[in-house]
Amino acid sequence: MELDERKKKILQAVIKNYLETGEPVGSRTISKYTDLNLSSATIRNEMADLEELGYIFQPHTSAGRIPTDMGYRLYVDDMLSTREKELDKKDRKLDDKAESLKTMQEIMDKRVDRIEEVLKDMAKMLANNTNYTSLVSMPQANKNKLKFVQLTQVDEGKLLCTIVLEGNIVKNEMIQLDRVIDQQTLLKLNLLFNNTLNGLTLQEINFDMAANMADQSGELGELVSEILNAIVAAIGAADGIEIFTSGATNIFKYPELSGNENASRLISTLEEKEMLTNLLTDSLEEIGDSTTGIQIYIGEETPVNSMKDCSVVTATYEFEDGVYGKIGIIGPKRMDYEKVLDALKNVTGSLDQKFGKGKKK
Amino acid sequence: MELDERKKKILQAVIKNYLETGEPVGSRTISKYTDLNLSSATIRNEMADLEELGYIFQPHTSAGRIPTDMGYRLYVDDMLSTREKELDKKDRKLDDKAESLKTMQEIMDKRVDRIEEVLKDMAKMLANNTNYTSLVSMPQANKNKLKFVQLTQVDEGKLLCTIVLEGNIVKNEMIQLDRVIDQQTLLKLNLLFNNTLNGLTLQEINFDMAANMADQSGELGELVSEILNAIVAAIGAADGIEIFTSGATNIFKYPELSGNENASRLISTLEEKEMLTNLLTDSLEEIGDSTTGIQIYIGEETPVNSMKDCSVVTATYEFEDGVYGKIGIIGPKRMDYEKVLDALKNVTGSLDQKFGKGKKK
DNA sequence: TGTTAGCACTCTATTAATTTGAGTGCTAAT
DNA sequence: ATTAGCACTCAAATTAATAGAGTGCTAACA
Repeated sequence: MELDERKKKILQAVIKNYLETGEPVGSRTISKYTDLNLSSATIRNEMADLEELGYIFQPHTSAGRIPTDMGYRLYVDDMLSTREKELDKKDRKLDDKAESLKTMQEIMDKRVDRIEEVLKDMAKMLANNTNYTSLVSMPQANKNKLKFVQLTQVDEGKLLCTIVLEGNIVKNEMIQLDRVIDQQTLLKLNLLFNNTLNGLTLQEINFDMAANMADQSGELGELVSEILNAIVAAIGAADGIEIFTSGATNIFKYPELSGNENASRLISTLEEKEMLTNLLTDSLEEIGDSTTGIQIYIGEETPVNSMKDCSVVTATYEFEDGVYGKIGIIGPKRMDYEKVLDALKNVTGSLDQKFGKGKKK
Repeated sequence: MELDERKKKILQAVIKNYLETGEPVGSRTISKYTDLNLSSATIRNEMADLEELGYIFQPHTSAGRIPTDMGYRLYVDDMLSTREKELDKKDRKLDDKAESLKTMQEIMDKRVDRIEEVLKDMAKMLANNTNYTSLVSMPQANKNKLKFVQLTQVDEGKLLCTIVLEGNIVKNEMIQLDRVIDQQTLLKLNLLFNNTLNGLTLQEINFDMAANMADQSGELGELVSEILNAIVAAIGAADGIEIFTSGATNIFKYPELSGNENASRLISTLEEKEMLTNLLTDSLEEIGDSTTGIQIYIGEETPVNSMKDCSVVTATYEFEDGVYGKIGIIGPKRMDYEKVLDALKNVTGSLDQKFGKGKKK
């Protein structure tokens, strides 16, 4: 704790330097690098203190110092708070963002309705701009209200069920029946489902409702519950795990990640998107920076094992009222946090503006 | 050419041994390994010949021999032809396949309608079973007949267009209009599109038709052509590039691939699925083993640059009459071709049986 | 004439020994 | 409290030494 101003400054200098070079930084470097005008010997003493306090460490005797997770944490928190101040003071100047914003806008305009495509492109762009790995989750649809259901018979005994959710997310599910439905019944079913389910979320379509509906529809009871199951499956099923990643191979650019066989484990994780769900849903619950929805995990803090050597920054975007998605960056612990934060704010900003809250302004 | 029996046997032995060990194989090894009862010295002479002929080479003087692409080619072709004979002689014994077939069947049964899921799981299973990288392409839908179109108004001015193709492939496209459509018109449009387009393939829905339809529908002309565009977009657009990969990180298991920075390039390629299209569509045209649709690319033979150090084996599966998809394996040149061929035949067999030609038997 | 034993030679891989240099910790002087 | 100075440490790079696998060639052999 009680870090005096000078120690803070030195720590800051060590970290900044390490972010840039990726090499352990020594006392002489700091002595020149800062405006403190202290000799390397003094810096050495201070660094010894900082090490004892747990903010930095040396990979081996007679090497420079490297920040610990704790050190990074201090640095990042500090950065976040000063950034906030700056933001209060004045709307951030847009000059430096202009270019990437433009690309983003283009991506958005090109294909308005295909959210999936937009998000994929988004991930790609993020990865390219930052040189880290990016990941984006589809907006969680299960908190989304059902807007419209349509049953159509496409083959004998094959029912196509098309579902539209608030936010115009479309789902399809094919239902195999053991009998043919006549037009009359189909019409009735369509009416029934639309009337009953309209405006409900997945959670609200629960077992009680299934029982209820089945009862009310007499002889069709069984059929109704079968279809209801299909609807629930379609909305819920694969949806939670829809995650796109991009730039996985960027990790090869950072020796501390690509060296050991962790690299392979990391990429495996990215392939097995299931693991990533933790990352993105867990953090939905946690508070983080509540105003921006930004979460930073440093090293051991991440819930995913194969990323213990990385830092992960996630942000929330609002797709439609109450429907959130997550977007994140994975990189080495010595990532350029400033840049990453900017990039993420940019993207979420644009997404919000295109789909979510921004529209209403 | 003119490889006498003995040379052939030696070459075979060299390759087999190399496939197993991954190490250059020397004359002494062969002398013991084979039943030729020749001294290492004799083998050496023969190997010198084989090297001159271009079938093997040594990475450096005083190392054993390694097969060249040409060597592999001979080996593989030979294998293919003898396999075929065996197959003619007797239906292959199923004992050794039993287990993997079961898993596959389970995958299939679990989710019959979600082709996408099935294929993804398939790719995953293939990668796990072989320890190589697998890739699967969605069946090409653009040769597929249109079965059913449905237009629905979900918001003011927002039209949801649901399309069902032969084989029950479902597509959705959202159309943004600058005016509201009344029920009457919608009904008319639905009728019109279904009547006109039913049974046509993407190719057949061409410009002429667009003009025709627009003309015939008078004041609705503009609207009709707009919708038609959406339909074409929905069927054609992203569809050609739908490719799933799995087990990308398996390449780290093979030093000859993971060593250099080619590994990273390879994984990049897998990420950028566009490149893969070449691999899978090109080979649709080529003949390959015409009976099984199996294609083997060895090293330099592959059309994808980042795979020049690999071998790629692709197979065709029939999804529905005339609708094909591709499935492939990427591994080191010294992959276990036997195993890979078996695995692929298994999978395509199952797919055919579930969806395609097998059903009719 | 084809095969083989034997030997000199080549080249990689491994291990050991040496050198270099960055950086520290500590002490004594300012 | 700060600093100059010096001895010490350790990783990384360089060089040297050694071992071993495998070849090519020659001369002998059946």
